[in-house]
Amino acid sequence: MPMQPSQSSQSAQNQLLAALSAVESERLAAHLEMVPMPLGKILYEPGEQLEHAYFPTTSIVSLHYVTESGASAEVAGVGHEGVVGIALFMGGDTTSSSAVVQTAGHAYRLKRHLLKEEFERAGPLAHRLLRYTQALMTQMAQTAVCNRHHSVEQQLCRWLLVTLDRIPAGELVMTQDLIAGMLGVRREGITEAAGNLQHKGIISYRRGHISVLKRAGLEGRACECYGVVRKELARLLPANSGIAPTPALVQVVRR
Amino acid sequence: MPMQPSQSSQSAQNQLLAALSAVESERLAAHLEMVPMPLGKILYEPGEQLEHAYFPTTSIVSLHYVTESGASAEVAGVGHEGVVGIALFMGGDTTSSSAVVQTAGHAYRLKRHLLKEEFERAGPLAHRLLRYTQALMTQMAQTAVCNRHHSVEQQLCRWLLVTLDRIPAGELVMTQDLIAGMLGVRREGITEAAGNLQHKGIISYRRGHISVLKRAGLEGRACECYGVVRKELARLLPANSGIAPTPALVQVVRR
DNA sequence: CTGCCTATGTGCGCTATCGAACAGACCCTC
DNA sequence: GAGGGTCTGTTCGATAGCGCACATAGGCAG
Repeated sequence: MPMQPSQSSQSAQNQLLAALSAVESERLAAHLEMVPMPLGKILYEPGEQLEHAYFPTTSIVSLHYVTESGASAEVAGVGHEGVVGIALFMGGDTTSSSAVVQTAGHAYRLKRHLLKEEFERAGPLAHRLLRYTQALMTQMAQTAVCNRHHSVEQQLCRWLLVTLDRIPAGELVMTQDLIAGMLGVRREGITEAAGNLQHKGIISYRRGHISVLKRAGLEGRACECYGVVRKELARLLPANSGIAPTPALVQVVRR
Repeated sequence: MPMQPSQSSQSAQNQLLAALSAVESERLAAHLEMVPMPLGKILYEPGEQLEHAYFPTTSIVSLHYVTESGASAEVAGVGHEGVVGIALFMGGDTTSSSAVVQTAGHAYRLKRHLLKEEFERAGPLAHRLLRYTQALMTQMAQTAVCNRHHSVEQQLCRWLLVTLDRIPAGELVMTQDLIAGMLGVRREGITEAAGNLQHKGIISYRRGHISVLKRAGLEGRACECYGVVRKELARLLPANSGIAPTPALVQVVRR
């Protein structure tokens, strides 16, 4: 199913694709296939050859690593601002982490050799891909710092904020257990922190559905890592290079 | 002081530069300047425009982040296997972390526009730079996981091993306080862990000098992160693509 | 040789997080 | 509308690491 750039709603767009030049769009549009991304779907596992790159629109993908002892931790997340499958153009073809759908939705996917070919043309998309990769590195670096120094509550707030930035709706479909898995902490830790936030009227939830009531409350409790990553992404990939940004995004950037 | 490729000793070489093709070497050699890298020298701070890329030979550079509250954590390290200044060719020109010399030594440095130009040629060096960048991402990802799940002792062992891999000598010039700063833990934590290792005859030290007596002992106590990062580097940048690897390196890779 | 600065060793109490176990509550399915 | 699986809330002791304070000792400068 080819992409139809002009008719897709803003919120269903991927920002890297939305900024394609006319000539790139012409080359790629017919090869971009919109696919559903069901919760929990594994896009690739460590060492496995990637067959496609995925450009999420309404879905969120978690890049994470599972230790020998079974513990896991997210090292970065990818939403409509980016792409899953950087290793394809970086030259490694695979990574030591895995990629799992964290929030169900859709994504455009592109066969690996087509992404490689496009990258080798060294056009505007290639440059955006590199800048995005740098933003992803910032995310990883900040995750490392956050894991070292910040409390579970701070990390939860940060995680909710980045997820909100990637989801149009104000409600997340997400169990505490899954969040705990992402952050690499105990489920009870999330229960406690989330209970706290709910008590203060910042969020509310029912079984697997979290609603953010006061975004500012989260921002006040999150660690600096959230802002660092967000600003770096805005600097590296200004939302206005290609299409008008979504209202939600403008709000995020200006805050 | 231009580089003199044929006369530099193997151990003083940077592996990215050592693999230059004849034509690349001809273009760059005259512009590669060997500079001393004194302990503690700051190569750049967050947001600061990088003026040079640094290719360490005998020095080690730590990429780290300092939080608002003053806590710090290393997100990755760079030795003779890599280059400091990735942001120059990724397109961001700067990063939110800083770079500090962790082990004194030397490095080749290259003006920023020369690195950019070379990268845009999309030759063999550009491809190696991208593959190295992916290895660096693996390092960051693994640091994030390590910070979340592994003990101070495991991290210390890992840190000693990666440092050894970058230093020809078996002795490190390094205080416990500095190590603590890198790992983002208390100095006392390092004192205790190091005391333990010394007690078991694995390392020994005197005021600022650490000698590794039994490398295998460290390997047994380090977490899996060490091996993951080392293997990924070996996969992405095989030591033999360009020149014969240094004897020390072969040993490291084969272990 | 002497003195001082800095690196290392050690001992607290404190807190966040872990690990395990279990009780209650939601909600989907039949 | 009843049942059962899953999600959430709560407790408990155990522990790793923190923050602070201070003692000791190595080694360089004078």
